[in-house]
Amino acid sequence: MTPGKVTVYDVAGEAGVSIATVSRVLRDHPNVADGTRDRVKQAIDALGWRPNQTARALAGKTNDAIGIVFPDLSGPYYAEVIRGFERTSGHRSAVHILATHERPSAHDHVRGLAERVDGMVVMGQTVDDELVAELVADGLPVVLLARPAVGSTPVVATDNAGSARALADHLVDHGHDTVALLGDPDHAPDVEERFTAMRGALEARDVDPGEPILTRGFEVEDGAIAMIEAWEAGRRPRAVMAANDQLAAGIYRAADAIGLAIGTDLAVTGWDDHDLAGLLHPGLTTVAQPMRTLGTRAANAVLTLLAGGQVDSVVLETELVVRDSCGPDCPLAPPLPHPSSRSTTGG
Amino acid sequence: MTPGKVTVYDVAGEAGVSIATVSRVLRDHPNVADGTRDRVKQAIDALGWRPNQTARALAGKTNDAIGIVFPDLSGPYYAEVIRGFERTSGHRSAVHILATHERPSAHDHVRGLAERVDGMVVMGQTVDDELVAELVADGLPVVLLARPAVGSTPVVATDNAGSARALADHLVDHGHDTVALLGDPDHAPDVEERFTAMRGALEARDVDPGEPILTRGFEVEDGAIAMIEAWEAGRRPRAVMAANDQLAAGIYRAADAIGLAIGTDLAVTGWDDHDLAGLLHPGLTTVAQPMRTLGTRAANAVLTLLAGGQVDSVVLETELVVRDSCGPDCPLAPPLPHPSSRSTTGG
DNA sequence: GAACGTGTTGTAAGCGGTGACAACACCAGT
DNA sequence: ACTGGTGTTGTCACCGCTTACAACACGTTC
Repeated sequence: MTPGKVTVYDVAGEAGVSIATVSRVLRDHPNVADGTRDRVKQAIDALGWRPNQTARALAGKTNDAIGIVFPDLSGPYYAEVIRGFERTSGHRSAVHILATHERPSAHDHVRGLAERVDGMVVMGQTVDDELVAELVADGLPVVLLARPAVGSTPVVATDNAGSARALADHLVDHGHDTVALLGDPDHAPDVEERFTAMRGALEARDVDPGEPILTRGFEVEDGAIAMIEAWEAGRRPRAVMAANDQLAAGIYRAADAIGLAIGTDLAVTGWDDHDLAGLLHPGLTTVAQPMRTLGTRAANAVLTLLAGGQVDSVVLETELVVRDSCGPDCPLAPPLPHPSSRSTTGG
Repeated sequence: MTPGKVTVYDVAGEAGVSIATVSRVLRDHPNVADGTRDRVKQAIDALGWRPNQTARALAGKTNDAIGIVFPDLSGPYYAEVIRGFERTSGHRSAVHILATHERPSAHDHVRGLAERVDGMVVMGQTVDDELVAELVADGLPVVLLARPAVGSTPVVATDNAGSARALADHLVDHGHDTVALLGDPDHAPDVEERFTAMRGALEARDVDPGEPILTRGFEVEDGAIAMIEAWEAGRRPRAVMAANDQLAAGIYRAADAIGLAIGTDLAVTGWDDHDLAGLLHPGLTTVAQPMRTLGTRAANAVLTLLAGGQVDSVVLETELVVRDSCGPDCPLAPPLPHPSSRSTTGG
């Protein structure tokens, strides 16, 4: 009745064979007589035996598990990635999710995780390059997600630069010439990439974004606070490019507090196409990333690596989603292939 | 250099002691001479040894890890719970997060997880009572989160009924007499609880909510689709109580498509106080749950259980957050003699 | 000086599996 | 009858650590 206590020995005894044979049946080894196989299977069922994963991991070399390390789990981003990931890998192995939350102990937690999995996906700014390199050196298959390459470790990422430029152009096309960036590029490599591209595109159009308005995190609150503080400190951009939709939503909140109208007094852009982004008022112009695909690709990459295959890095396309937060008159909205309004039934 | 290959034997050799002594030093066993302890510690550092978790788990009985099982990870809910959970437990053990996503293999995944952890938190509709009972019978410390009790397993939950009633009363106080519930009570026990309480409160005020409008999930899209289909099928409530904020946002979308104005033509309530709920137009009246505390409590409960202690179930208070989605004129918003209406705008 | 704690350390038996290797039965070829 | 595969099964040495238990070196005590 207590499955936790049954061992190979019990099963072997029940079936009248040796433990090696039980192990063979378990692992579908070919050289087992049909009759024996049946008897063993019957014994397994009768006793309700499930092999102890820990013992298997110690003896063999497989944990039957894959790890995935995120900086955080909030926002619309991660859940979708995980979904894609699990859909692909979940049937073959367990998936261990770890969120580092910038804890100082992150390093240890990741190392600990590394011991319990056969392969690992490391996303964004979770651990330093050194640790990644160490894990790879130890022979662990590692795939990087939305993070700059480390050595020859494969990377699955989305195109930040392209859409960042498109977003910046969109803003300039609307006539904006005082633009600021809002976010914390130092704690998210993809945000850094976006900011760099935005700055480049803006400067190419003779707009100087100046120093980014720094936030303490990537939540709505963080955006609101940073925005209000900047405003009170005399920083008065007419357009703000936020690092993600939540920060952008924070700007909405700040605008409300300050007494500005989004879309007319203040243009705002986000990033992620949060599920409520289209329901803000006015709708938030942002960039949609194929998050589930990101997860799927990452999972496939690890599985391939596990199977001994070679994996190339990929950059997935992102898509500009134009709504009304940069002004309702959107003169040149369609410079790019995009569905300009996702605000109805979608699809 | 490759830390993965160093074992107790290496350390023992380096320090000139036996592996037992190394193990003793590692586990802070008292009976080790100071000099020996120092030498061993030095050897550990020199070799960069980190004990193999798998071997420890197999030999001893501890995995140094706690598991937490969620139905899903999307929405504002789970990330916060995890944050609270990790803040409390994270320093002592690793945390393995598992999302079941209603996969048929969920059962196996949870069993698998159970083998790799010392204790487990099971949230909502992830696995059936039978499995929970089995795990408990196997001696695994289990804490239930936002889920009905199973045997004497401790439960950490939030008050669904109280705020559900307050929400229903709020709606009736606004003069609404055709109210519908939107969601899928069959796949989330807390939603079922809310719906039951809402129905009770509505009927007590002579309002019949009828059958809930069923959704396929709890995302924005699911709410929009279900709402539009219901409307087209002739179901025309003037007020809808959604199971969570995302479904409520879906109603906003549906209203937009149908041509209804939220707050005047159609009243809407949500649940969760999603971070963007206040930025919808009009602001969404909803219920805030202390999600991080939920995680903290759950973690404390497991840790107590692990330490051999006794844990009582708790029900945390929730808070009505009144905004404008039930009508801007909100006649009796905060001041109402009803039990749970310690309501304000976002606490 | 023999007997006895006390503190410190080593030996070795597991934990529950895996897998190399040996052993064995059985049948074909010679 | 003898040799040589082929297929099937058992034996046993690990995997890296924990933890009785035994062993030993010391003062103490009588």
